[in-house]
Amino acid sequence: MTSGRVTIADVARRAGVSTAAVSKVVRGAYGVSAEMQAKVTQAIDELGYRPHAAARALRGRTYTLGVMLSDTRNPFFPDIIEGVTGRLGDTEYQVLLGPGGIEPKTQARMTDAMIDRSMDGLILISPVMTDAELAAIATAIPVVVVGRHGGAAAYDSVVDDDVMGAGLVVDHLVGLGHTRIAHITHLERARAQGLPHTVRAEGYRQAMRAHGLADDVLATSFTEEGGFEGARELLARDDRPTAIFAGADIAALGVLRAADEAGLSVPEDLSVAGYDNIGIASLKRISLTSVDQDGHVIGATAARLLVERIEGRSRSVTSSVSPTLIVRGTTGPPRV
Amino acid sequence: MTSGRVTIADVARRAGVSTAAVSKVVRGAYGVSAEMQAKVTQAIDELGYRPHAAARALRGRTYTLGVMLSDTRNPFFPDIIEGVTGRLGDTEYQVLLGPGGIEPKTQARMTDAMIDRSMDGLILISPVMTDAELAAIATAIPVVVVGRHGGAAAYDSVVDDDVMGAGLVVDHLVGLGHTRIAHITHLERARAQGLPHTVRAEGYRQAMRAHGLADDVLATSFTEEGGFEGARELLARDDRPTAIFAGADIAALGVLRAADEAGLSVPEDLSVAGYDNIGIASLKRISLTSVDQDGHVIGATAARLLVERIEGRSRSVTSSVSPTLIVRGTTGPPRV
DNA sequence: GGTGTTGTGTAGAACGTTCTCCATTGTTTA
DNA sequence: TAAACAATGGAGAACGTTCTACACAACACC
Repeated sequence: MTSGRVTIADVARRAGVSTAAVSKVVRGAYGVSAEMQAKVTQAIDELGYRPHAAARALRGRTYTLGVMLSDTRNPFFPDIIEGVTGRLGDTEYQVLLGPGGIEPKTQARMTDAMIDRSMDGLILISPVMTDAELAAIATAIPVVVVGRHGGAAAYDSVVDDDVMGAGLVVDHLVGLGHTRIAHITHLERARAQGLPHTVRAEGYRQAMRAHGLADDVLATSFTEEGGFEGARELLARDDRPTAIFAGADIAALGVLRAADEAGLSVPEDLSVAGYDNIGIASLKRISLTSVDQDGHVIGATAARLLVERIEGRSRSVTSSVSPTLIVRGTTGPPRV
Repeated sequence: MTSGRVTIADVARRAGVSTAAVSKVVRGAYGVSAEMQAKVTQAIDELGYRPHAAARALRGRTYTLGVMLSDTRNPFFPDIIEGVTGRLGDTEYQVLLGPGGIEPKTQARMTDAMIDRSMDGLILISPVMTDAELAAIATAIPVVVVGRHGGAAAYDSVVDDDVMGAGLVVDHLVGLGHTRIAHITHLERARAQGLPHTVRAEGYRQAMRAHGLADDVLATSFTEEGGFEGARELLARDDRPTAIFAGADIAALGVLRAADEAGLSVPEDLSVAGYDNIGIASLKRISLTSVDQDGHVIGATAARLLVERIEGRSRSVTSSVSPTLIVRGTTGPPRV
């Protein structure tokens, strides 16, 4: 009525009760009669009262969960975020995203900022930090880490089973009759452990070994250009591979271009598979065979674990989400 | 030293001064001697003190700016966000993103949540709300709206000049010798005003008229399928167009597929242009001519306007960012 | 020596909640 | 009938800042 925001005191005055009583009603706490409940609820509606989050934060909960994004361009962030918000949609938690950038320093700044704003918990997506830094954050606030293999005791982890995903691709290609299957991976630069591309490469090696085949890993980068260069090198060899498994779809697109330029038809002369199942992989003009990590499930799982931890669980949990292979037009039997 | 977080009182005790003095130093306020400055700074460093944002919020500023995202999948969000964070990188403002979803209701819930968390200002990206709702939000908090044409007095606006962008495409195609140029737009459903696709279609009509050509607008949807269906219909006509300008790249990809299936080669039989310059448009296999709206500039401008408004400007500003045409392989002279 | 003026520091009241007692009822139980 | 107990509402102290007053010194001026 007067000037700015309507506070709990305004509601209390309107309903003719104490602020403490209003607080109880708002929080659904014990010790409120039905009559009181009704009076207060009505006053709240009439005044359009909304609790001030900062004031709450000063006492305890803030009902805000932070999600730190390392690389906003990462194509399956939207899925993960949908999974998180979907899971939390009917609770009173709100999700805010923090663009952390790809630098360890900016990511640290962002997590600090989120802690300063007294969020109740944090989901870190593919954070680029040392294990020690992660552990330090996790002592200050409940944390769930997504996309880093080899979790620690201080926080929960949700990972895509990249070993399995790579295995699915190799099994598929071997099943089609391929024996010379090459893998393009990302050149390791950061010191961080357990990054997905490393694990995918390892999964590829394991699967090839299991089939009694020789592995062939080339490290360029997960870009269209990286895929292109890698494929050009592989295709120039005498015993060129009949199938190339790129560790990321974006690189697989480069492989497809290299095949085009080399005059090889896909999948007759060369089978190509990627990883991540990005949106355009399903476009009919591309139709790329790829591994889909269910972002919704990953996000929803992370949200569930985080809430559990906020509400008291202290034992650390690691959840592994199984990927699925989406077979499309870029893989087929090798020409004999 | 004791248990939890280190507060301003801890610092004051350590430095042997009052909390008010520490507060002054932290805020860089007037009335601090060099000696005091040094003492306090040292104490802060020793204790690793960080101001508690919620406590600050209770008094005034929170140094947090919110960006409400309508559709996380929108391909140029990353650019806009980079623009915003880049501009704000050396200030003490922090940016948090709120996934608002595509429903008016969820977007309203998110903006409310951001206001509850007493953010200093809001950037709304392509919000789907009525003008009245927008105006209501803008009275509660400084607001900059991105991507809605026809701004209001209560808030600032940043828009891509979609009329100009559509004009660039038409001029380019006419310059190549095309006269039968069709446009695929998005079927209007929401009641919101001034959405980009409407303005692009209008810009297309204006430009065609300026060249003395008849316009030809088909409304499907901004999806790959929408572009495909639209193109199929257009290409089935007797006097089929020699060029199709899709209002969004994703639809242009569908147009390309339709051309493929119709056995038409691009750009000889059909020129295709899109809008947004999404990442894959530049892939050599696609090489789509498209209109680039500089997301960095849009984001940076929005951030600048918001800070200005927070710091006192009350006059409303609308900033129009000029797009550029990126000519690639899908447009060329028509076959005569 | 009074009266300003300036520069520096502090006391203490907000800000809007939550939450731990405590007071007041009304109801059982001995 | 007294004593114990349960159910409900309220007082008031936090929570960690900011910021308006004000105090106190040192110094300049008349």
